[in-house]
Amino acid sequence: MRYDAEHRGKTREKILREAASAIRARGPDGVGVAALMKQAGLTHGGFYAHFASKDDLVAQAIGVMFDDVRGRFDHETAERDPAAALDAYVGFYLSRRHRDSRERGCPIAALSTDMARLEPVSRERFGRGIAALTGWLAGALARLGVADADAAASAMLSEMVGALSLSRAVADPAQSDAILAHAAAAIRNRFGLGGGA
Amino acid sequence: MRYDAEHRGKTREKILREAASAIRARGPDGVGVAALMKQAGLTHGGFYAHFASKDDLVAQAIGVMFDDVRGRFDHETAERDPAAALDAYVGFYLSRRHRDSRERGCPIAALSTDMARLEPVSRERFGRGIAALTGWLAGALARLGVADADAAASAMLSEMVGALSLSRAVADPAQSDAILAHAAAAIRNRFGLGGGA
DNA sequence: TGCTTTATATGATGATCATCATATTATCAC
DNA sequence: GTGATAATATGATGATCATCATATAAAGCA
Repeated sequence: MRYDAEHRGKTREKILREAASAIRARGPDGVGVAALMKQAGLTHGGFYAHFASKDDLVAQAIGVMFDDVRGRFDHETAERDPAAALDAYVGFYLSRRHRDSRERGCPIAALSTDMARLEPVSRERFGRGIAALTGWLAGALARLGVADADAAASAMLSEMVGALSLSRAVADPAQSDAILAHAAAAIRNRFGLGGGA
Repeated sequence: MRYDAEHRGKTREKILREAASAIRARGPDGVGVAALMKQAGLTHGGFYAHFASKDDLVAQAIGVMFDDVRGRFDHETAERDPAAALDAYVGFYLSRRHRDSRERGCPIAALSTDMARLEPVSRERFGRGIAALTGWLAGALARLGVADADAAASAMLSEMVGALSLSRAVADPAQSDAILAHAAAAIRNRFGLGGGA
């Protein structure tokens, strides 16, 4: 059936967006092609008209996820001075809301341990995404006057990613909340954010 | 065939140890019962004489992994003063050697994002393991004179786990090394370890 | 109106998965 | 040495998986 010229592209977008959500929620292994296509309102056979393989889909979906990361960073930091921007981003990142919405949240915290088992093409995309976010954080830290902002940003990102991952891993809600709160307090205290000491 | 009384227990141990390695290396979804039993020198059918289900195996294997964590912590910190003990543990945790041996390394960094999708029984075990390691780190920090040692230990563990996970996720070796080095330097600098400033 | 094109659907393939019923056989007790 | 016992093996079940060959049908074009 010959649809208008954009139809194919729109379908592709829809599959990719569903994949970006499903992969973050259930992991690359937890997402089947058939279930994904059904979620997108299609049947499973048409998948290979859009993607060369499931690995290809995963790699491209990771790209989509990091587009969201950029959008979120800009949204939290736009029109704020460096201290307020960092404070807002840390607050967002280490919030219960972020913890409880894996399918829309940061792919770094959602997929870090899965990445080690994925194809190089996906891992390279992931590495570029990490480098980009580190760079934006480093820019804010540099404007704050932090020495060696690149190194500080890398360590800060590790801390935020680790805390969010651990908060999602444990079963006890109180323990989970505490992990987030301790990391947020440590970061704010270190850089004098949010009126902290 | 009726073996001596310990045979069943030994076989069980062997399956569990293989599982603890394979799950850390390939993830819970990446380990099949048949392949695991073959690795242990057995056939797949006998599995259910030892474990109620694969979920049961995973939960018990997580327990085995955390026994290793305790052993490693003791090994690194025994007979050292608090600063040297912490420095040694941070050095071990954020080493390339640790990064490159997922199957024997810390389960927290190997499985954190997988845990969010596992059964509650496994997540509870994981949470207890995290709490235990946090407690040991807090003890060392308290002896160092760090205020609010529990909170500091929790944030420090998040940072180490995040850095190790990210170092394994990226494809570029230089980027991977830098992630480890930045986190190690940040922690050592913060607590005055290893002759750092 | 009818032909061509092509996006999607149908259905099949072979692999792998967890699980379990049943068969085998090695060792211990006698 | 013989028989009972229990640990492991064999083989099957049904589900799900990625992948692909082929069929269908809708929309633009003539």
